[in-house]
Amino acid sequence: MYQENKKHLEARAKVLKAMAHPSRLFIIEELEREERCVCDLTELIGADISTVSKHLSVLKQAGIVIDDKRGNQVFYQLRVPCILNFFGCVESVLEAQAQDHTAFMKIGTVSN
Amino acid sequence: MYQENKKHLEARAKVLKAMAHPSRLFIIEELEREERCVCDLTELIGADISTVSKHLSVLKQAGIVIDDKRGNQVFYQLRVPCILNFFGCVESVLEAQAQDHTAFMKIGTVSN
DNA sequence: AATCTATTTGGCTATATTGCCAAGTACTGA
DNA sequence: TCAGTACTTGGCAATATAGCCAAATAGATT
Repeated sequence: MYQENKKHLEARAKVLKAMAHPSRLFIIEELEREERCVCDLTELIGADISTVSKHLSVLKQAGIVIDDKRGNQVFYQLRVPCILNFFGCVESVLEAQAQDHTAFMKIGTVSN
Repeated sequence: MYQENKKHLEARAKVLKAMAHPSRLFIIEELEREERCVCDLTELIGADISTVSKHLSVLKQAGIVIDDKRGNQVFYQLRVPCILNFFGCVESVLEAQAQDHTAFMKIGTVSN
């Protein structure tokens, strides 16, 4: 049941893991808009350029972005167009959490 | 640009990170079908029950599942219905990778 | 109460991730 | 060729994750 799908589950997990970092999510959102060079992303994120470069490398390894060297600069773009739609469900989870949190606070208010 | 969204990006990343493990993806798929107790999932996955319990705890912390204790057992179910649709895009990434791999092998064949 | 089953938690080790700095590579332009 | 810019890679320390075993908790059964 699990062992049979394991390879596929691992492949999926690898993609999700690559996305599971705030800076990398930011990069994905930014690239959804338009391609960007490393220096642009570095400026936007405000970390060391080596850090951003490594994040991009993670995304590239996972097949989420592709790079294109043009002169001095390396431009990254999304490899699949759907990534952003993808977040609808993540948002649902967050909204459900927010509702619970609100409910929790109300209970807290009532019980005091 | 990044700092303003940081909290939200972190929240999203947390959800993705919770999903980014083969056993946890398996659990999510299984719960999409029907609710399951820890012992069922443990049997299906074939790891120590403490390991599975901790995976479930990660999913619960992330707001992806909820638990319901009935008698001796704890039943877990998905908290939001959309999780599985969610994987369409992950699949696209994997397919794109597969295509590249095929292309690479063809190039290899031609060049030899 | 004693025991059994189901689950969680603590503790441990091995391994992976993150982010910085420093050093290396690659292209550009004087 | 030399210097400057853009980027990547190596190396390191801090931190997080994974999975097992052992121990603790909680409900069920006798």
